[in-house]
Amino acid sequence: MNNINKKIITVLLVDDHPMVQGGLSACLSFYDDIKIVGSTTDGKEALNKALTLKPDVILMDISMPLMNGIDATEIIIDQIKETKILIFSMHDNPEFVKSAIQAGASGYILKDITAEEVYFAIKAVASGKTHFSSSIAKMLLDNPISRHENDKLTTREQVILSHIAQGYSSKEIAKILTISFRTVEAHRRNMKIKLDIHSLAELIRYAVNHGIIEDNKCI
Amino acid sequence: MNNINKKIITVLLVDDHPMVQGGLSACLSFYDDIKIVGSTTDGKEALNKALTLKPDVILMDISMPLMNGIDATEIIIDQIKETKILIFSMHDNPEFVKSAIQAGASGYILKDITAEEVYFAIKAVASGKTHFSSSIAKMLLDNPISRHENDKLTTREQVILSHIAQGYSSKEIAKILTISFRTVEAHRRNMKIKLDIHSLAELIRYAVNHGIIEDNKCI
DNA sequence: TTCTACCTAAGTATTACTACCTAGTCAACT
DNA sequence: AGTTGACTAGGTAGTAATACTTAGGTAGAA
Repeated sequence: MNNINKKIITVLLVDDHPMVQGGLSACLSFYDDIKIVGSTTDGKEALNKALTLKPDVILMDISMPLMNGIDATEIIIDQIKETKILIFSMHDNPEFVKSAIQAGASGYILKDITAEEVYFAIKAVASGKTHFSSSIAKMLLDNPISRHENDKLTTREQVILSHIAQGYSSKEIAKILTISFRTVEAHRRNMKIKLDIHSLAELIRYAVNHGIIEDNKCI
Repeated sequence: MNNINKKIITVLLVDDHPMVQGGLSACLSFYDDIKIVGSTTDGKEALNKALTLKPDVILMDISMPLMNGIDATEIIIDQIKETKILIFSMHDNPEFVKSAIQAGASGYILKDITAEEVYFAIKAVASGKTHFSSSIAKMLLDNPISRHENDKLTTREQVILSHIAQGYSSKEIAKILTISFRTVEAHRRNMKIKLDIHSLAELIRYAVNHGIIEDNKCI
């Protein structure tokens, strides 16, 4: 192969699973136009390393201990415009994908793909293009990012929702937060309207799926 | 090191993420008393491979496409008594851990550990001992497996619950299943009693956490 | 066969939630 | 200075859920 004219792409790995990092390093070592210049296991550290290393591409996991990949992406994109971020996640949850795109990621690939696909995805985003796993692309077609997608819940609403999801009634929440139960009900109503949700069940599931309450808390 | 007296432990990898498999293979290749005799990406295929390869240890993921690691563990343990199963998961959900133990797994380690820890865990379960990641062991202390843990929901109750979790009211469910809404309410009540749950919110979360409804369905 | 589990169903009363409505305060931004 | 968004709070009315109760039918196990 003719690699003489190829510019070497520098890559920073961000993944909290040592196994995944090991696998990626091993798989990408076969390509001589890609150089892994660093790796870290958390979004917070990723930001520091990104600032010093200025990699062409960051291969970023989403679920990480201190700072998640979405938040890290948002901050890094904001501070280093030359760096492209390729999300490397095992989750094909539409919410994650949309958040990643809104945070400024150039691509989103799933962890069940082959090394070749990772390679092509890195090449694509490094050259300024976007790249999504075929299943992700298909999913985005089925779940278009709506106009109100950004209307996330306010801090107060999240507090209310976390209490609701824990099983407290409006009255109990009112007592806990020392506000009127009318206010609690107003928040309930507003959340349902802005999320286009029409039942308590969907609201609870929203809370679980969006990390407003931990999956296995109390159950 | 003196490896002369060491019996070589045969290991079967079961994980639907090629990256994880690659990382494991790479990491475990440094230990000459462990030999990876095969790998597969699904529990169903794992059963077949286990029967032909009869490995000493199966390193098993939980979330897999066709058959999950818990079900696969139960079947394999039942058919091949010599094989020990070490669950290798990224989830520290108490429910998963308990299910794994009840299915007959000899250990449960998290994916965020180092190669050395994986090695020691494999050695431990191969010699007939159990091995759990420290955080898992601690979690088990906090969430003891209760006497009624096996009192799972009946098929009918799961059907009712899945409808509840989708946001249908008792009346709507009654119409869908062509039973009296009184019956639906009776099921609701029975489920809450047997699960020791005191709010609809907890019931929904139980449904989400136990796979009675898919995490991101409709939301 | 008695026992148990499961699915079915209903009465009654209370509490919780939901859908409409209006409206004040406060902080931030144009 | 005016607008907007967030948080607060209340009225009224209807619907849903819950907590107690009892109880019939059916299938499988001890």
